[in-house]
Amino acid sequence: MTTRWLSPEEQRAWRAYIASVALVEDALDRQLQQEAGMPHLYYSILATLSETPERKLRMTDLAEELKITRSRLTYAVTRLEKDGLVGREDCRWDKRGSIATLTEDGMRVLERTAPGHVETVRALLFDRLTPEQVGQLEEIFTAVSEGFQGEDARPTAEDVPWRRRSGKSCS
Amino acid sequence: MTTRWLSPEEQRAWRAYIASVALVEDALDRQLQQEAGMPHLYYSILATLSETPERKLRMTDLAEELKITRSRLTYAVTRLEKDGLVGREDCRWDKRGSIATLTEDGMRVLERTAPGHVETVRALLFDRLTPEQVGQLEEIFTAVSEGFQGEDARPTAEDVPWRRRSGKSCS
DNA sequence: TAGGTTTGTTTCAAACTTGAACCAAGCCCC
DNA sequence: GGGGCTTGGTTCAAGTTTGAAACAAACCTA
Repeated sequence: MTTRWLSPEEQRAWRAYIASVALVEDALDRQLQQEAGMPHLYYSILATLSETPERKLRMTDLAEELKITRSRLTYAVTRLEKDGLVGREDCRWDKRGSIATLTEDGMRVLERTAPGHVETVRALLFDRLTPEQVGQLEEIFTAVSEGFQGEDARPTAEDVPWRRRSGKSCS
Repeated sequence: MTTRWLSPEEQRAWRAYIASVALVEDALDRQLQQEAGMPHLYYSILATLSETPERKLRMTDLAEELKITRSRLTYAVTRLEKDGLVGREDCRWDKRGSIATLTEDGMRVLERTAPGHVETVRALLFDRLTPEQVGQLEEIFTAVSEGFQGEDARPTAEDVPWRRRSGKSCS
């Protein structure tokens, strides 16, 4: 089939998107590196753990939630563990499993740096959009994310809150 | 001042955005790694050069266009040079300058892989959006990019097409 | 229940990115 | 016309990411 090139409008949208993503991620990384001594992804790991009832999540679930590879997560958690911000527990029910937990120190770092982070997100993104655009943003990227179902994501939510994927739980 | 936390809607938008960006970039990187043997950024370097009348651009301008650091670009161009896809020329007017040029081989790789790339971009993004949403996407990220003016971007377009920043040209 | 497959996680080497430092080369101005 | 500042680019070390391979435990199934 002959290529369906992007229309001029699509091209403009694509370019604006690509440029913005780069700029926003860089700004976010720099801000968090400054304030929290870690890049955005690492902060997100802490944040994700903190939102869980017990502040723990299995590696695979955490990786899936953050849309990153397990190997990338392993590396990141190892670093955060060295910094004392997260810990690892063995999963009692599935001896293969490893559970990342947010430590008290990790929680403190998060609480200390969250306001600055949110402020940055606002400055970079939300402050520049109208309320309608915020809604549009949500719809657009919800649609985009949904395009990936099956490759990842799976059903979700399970009996044990920090264990969201397959039917089994642990710890 | 007390932190302006994100509203539930803003949070949903932010999360959907973050997740989508990760998924889209990963998919794009994988696709291009497969078809072109290089990650998305490297492909973008070739693409950007190809859109220039003479298929050459000064390093700084290229970096600015792509919103990346000069050092990152230096590394990338060095790799692409090894692969024979881009070359470096000295700038005759400003002896400090270095000009990246797209080679014939580079152009061929681009032409061969562009259709697959565009198809992927469609599959990941545009095929999932309504025409109105494409327009919204453009407006949203144009607004976001504009938030960075002054930190980068500068005036643009100059007398010599592949030299877009300061008043001088070369080669 | 042994053997084979799948799943959860880590490991390893190679590739890439970051930021600070460095080296020229242009510029400015007294 | 010789400092001193700025700009264009590269280099270097440290940190991060990638993808494939390695392992181990769990899960079939004959």
